[in-house]
Amino acid sequence: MGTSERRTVRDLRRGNRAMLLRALYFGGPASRNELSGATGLSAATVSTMTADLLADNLVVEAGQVDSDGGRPRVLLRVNPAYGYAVGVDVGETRVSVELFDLEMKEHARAHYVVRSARHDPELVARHILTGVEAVIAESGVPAERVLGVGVGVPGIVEPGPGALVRAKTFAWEAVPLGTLLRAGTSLPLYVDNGAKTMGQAELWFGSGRGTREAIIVLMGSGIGGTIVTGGTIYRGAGRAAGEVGHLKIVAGGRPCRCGARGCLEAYLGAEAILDRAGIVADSADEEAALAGLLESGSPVIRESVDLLGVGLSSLVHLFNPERIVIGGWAGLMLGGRLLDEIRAATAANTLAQPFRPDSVVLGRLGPDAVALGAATLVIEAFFGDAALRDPVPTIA
Amino acid sequence: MGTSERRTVRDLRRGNRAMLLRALYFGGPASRNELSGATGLSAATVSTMTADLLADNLVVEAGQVDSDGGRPRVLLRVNPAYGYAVGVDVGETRVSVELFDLEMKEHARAHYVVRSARHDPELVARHILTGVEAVIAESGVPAERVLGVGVGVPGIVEPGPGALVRAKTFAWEAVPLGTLLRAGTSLPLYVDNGAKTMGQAELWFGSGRGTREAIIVLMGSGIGGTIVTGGTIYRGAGRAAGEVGHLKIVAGGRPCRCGARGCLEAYLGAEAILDRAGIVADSADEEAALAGLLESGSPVIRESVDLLGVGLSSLVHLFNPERIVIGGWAGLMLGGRLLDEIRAATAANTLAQPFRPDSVVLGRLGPDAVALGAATLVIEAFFGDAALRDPVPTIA
DNA sequence: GGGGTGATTTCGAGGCTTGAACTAACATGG
DNA sequence: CCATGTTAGTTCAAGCCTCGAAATCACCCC
Repeated sequence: MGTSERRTVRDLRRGNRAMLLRALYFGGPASRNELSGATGLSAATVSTMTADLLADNLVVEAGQVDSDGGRPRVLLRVNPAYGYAVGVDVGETRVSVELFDLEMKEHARAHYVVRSARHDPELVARHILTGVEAVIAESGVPAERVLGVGVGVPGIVEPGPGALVRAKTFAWEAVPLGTLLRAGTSLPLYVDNGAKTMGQAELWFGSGRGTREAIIVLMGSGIGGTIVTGGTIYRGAGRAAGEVGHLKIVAGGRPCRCGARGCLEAYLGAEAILDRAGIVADSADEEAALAGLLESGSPVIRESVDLLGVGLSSLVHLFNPERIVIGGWAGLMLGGRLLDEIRAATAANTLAQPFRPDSVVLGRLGPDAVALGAATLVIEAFFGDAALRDPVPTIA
Repeated sequence: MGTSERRTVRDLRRGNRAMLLRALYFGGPASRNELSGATGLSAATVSTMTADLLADNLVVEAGQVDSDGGRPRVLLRVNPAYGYAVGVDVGETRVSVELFDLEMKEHARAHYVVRSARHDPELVARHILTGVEAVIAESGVPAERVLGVGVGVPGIVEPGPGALVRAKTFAWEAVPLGTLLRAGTSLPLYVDNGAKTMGQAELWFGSGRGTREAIIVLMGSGIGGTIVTGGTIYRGAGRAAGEVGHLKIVAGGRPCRCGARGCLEAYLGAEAILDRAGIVADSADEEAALAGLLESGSPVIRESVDLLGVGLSSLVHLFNPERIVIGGWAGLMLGGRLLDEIRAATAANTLAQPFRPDSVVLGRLGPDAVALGAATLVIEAFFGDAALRDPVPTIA
């Protein structure tokens, strides 16, 4: 069974190098000394390793800080210009393409409107490919410094290089988005569910920061989620884990667009909430409609909070997370006013033991975080593998 | 932050040694050659490492096998007599203590009846301690060959050396079982939820064997569960993950003994099923009563299958497991006759994509597997740490 | 300018895995 | 019965890696 990692002494270095790089990336600027403490590596090893990283231009100095009495500490940080990542959000109404540096500063963006009736896969792929070229050109970043393209899509993405996408909302049955894109670019590609990319954005830079066991629930028109175990997204056996929207909360309840009944999404997606209140709104007006409903003090809202509590309670009992982040525009709208009520509703359904109400928090990133999160997929892979040697000739 | 594993070159060897040992343990007898293939280690490394393991008496030869033409392969296997593990099942009516060798052959057992009204923690601890001594004495195993004691208890076990146990069924609020036991033995102790120990037994030796992402649902009088991610039990932030019994399936539904409403356990624990059918049975008769109900073709059974399908569907969407194992006496009774119906009910609530009906299977181990599984906790730890150097002087 | 004090670097030691070359242990075929 | 072929397992030098200890650095303070 147990084929794990780290076989040879060289893999050891690769792993330690990646660990150091991550410590530096997430732990802000830090001195060699602090890195030694943070990683558990000896000062000697940190020293030689950072020398390598500096020589590779992957890390740069970032000033220094007095250390009462002794030699000042030299701060190091990941070189944000070492590489760039493109993040793509394939949304219901448009395809957004954005280019970020390693520190997630945005350098360029492009949008392409998609008539929501017609999500022709080839058209979407063309938009993405055009967008990638456009943002690279606009930003003026050298093409060989682009580390890859991350794409967030609705629905489930199957494992494998074809990246088969199944998205009910687009009527995509098995669209080989990976293959379509591969035909037009040689950049590394990372396709994943948009709720997961957004979840990773919250995990890295938002309200999930610093946790290793967390759940991010994204409530928009529908409901998606991200489950974080051991600090990384849990994807299950076929990359389809984390479908929080289809957690059942009422056996035999309201029909869901997935075909089943009683799903969380069938009650608490913005569309479902409005429907339950007897409000008809097309997708452009959903936001205003939901805001109005909130304002009106409708009993549907009270009920929604209770139902959300039921769903979150299930998640708490199954995952015993350190934190639950509620995001997505509808989630933020609901939680913005009713966070305490949501916490209480969750607690009411949960054994006191594993649950602390204040572990439920609101997301901090806006809806644009899908593209941001998609770009983090690129960086995650970069830290994992490419950390050993730089994949492209270093520009001094 | 990225403090992972394997820092020094010695940890590398420790890890590889553990990997090899696990490959040998789970991959049956194997030649050095096969081990090289299975672990990815070079033949040279396997050779020196197995020499060590043989010298430590942790591994023994197990015959040889012709290899058409060449030198015959010498089979190796873990020495079952290298060490022994004690597994304890703290059940509702009795405390069972069993002693196993590394291959999980039982060498001795002892039982202590507990009047179910009175689960005095000190009494339980005394039974356990007496039992440990008794099985060691009875088996004639040298005391220094006993690697530790695993204990499976109902309820939630908090992290930490105190091993605080909260078990509603025993009215244990915060019983420091670890501390109580520590006072009476110096053996390594591993206390965990009984459903989890049983789950690990199914994972290692039962229907979960070979999977890395699995869910084991245990239906007895109540309902427990084990969630397996990456080949090991997922415990969450506070060791309380996997409480499948308190997954909600009916918002605002039947009250559960946990205080909440609509829990899976409030519908599908044997007690709940009988209650829903209007049958009153004390715990000794539950088994017969449920069998009778099954026989009678009661609509409650049909409904139970549907509800189980709803619950399993939630699990599929959240975890996307490779396999779902249904165990526990009630689960086996129900599933024994109605497995196909359970599969169909699950499929009815689940997107076709991530779910294959035949991934739902029945457990293969009886109810005694709690103690067996508790013993595997000891062995798991042994493979992880103690694998580097033998903790006790080797007996040649 | 000298001493004090942490931060970093240098360097030899001890370990690890590996490929390549070797040895062992059988089957076969003449 | 011996030469040959074939596969399994072992030995060994090479190349890396991390670490502790001993410098070396780069400041502050007096």
